[in-house]
Amino acid sequence: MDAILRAIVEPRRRDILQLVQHQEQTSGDIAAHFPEVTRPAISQHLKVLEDAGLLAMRKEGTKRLYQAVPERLAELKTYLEAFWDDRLQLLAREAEFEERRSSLPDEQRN
Amino acid sequence: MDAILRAIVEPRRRDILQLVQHQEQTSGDIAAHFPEVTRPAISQHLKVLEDAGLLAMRKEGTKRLYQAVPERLAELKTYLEAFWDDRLQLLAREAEFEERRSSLPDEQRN
DNA sequence: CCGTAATGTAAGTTGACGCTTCATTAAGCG
DNA sequence: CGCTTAATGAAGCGTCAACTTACATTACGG
Repeated sequence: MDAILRAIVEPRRRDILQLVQHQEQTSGDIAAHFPEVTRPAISQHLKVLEDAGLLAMRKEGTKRLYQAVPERLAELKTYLEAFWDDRLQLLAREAEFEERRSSLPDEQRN
Repeated sequence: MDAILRAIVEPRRRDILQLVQHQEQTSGDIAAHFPEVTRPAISQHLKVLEDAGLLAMRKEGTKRLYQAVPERLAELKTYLEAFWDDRLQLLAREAEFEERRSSLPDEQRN
């Protein structure tokens, strides 16, 4: 889980993930979208993403095609929701309380 | 947004966030939960979290009380959902593709 | 085979950051 | 005041990770 979080924190890697969301792309295609860094840099990012399970790779001749693995993102989503759920529920409940409080003739607490 | 992501990637800061989710706590109380590091270290984490808007602070005498700001987490949640939404939808669609693909007579390559 | 195209790996540099120790601010209290 | 308690600020250290350049690997095509 920590691997996923660390992977997506790097902005460049989020960009890469976006790129291969809808279609697989070769390493070179991906690198072409980032002229500000060299190809090895992209290669290293791809490795991090693949190790985190966020990217799947398949070879085709000398090319390597990458594509996102949505199941892994779903995992992250589940984790994060567990993380903030009770706090956000509290936020929603407070609004309710506020409402109920003003309409109730009596209020009980605890 | 980047500030939020960077803030929650550090495990210690996630722990701190959990601690002050349901009740505000003093800097000292928080630090007491992490005997493996010194108080200044916790202080620095608190600053990062506060700068990211994830923590609210109020002074009471010489004490400083921190508490989580759920609205900020909600923001992160929204961002991440936009990030993976279409990809997760694709996940559902892929099942369809898989089906259709296996019934295709041929595949073309280059 | 040999060359070339596509990509990954290795080694080294640099900047960011989490941590520590030491110093400083700020509030309460005798 | 001057002491104590609560906490941050500042300087310095070690490690990690993103990047670069240079080299290695792999597969195709004449």
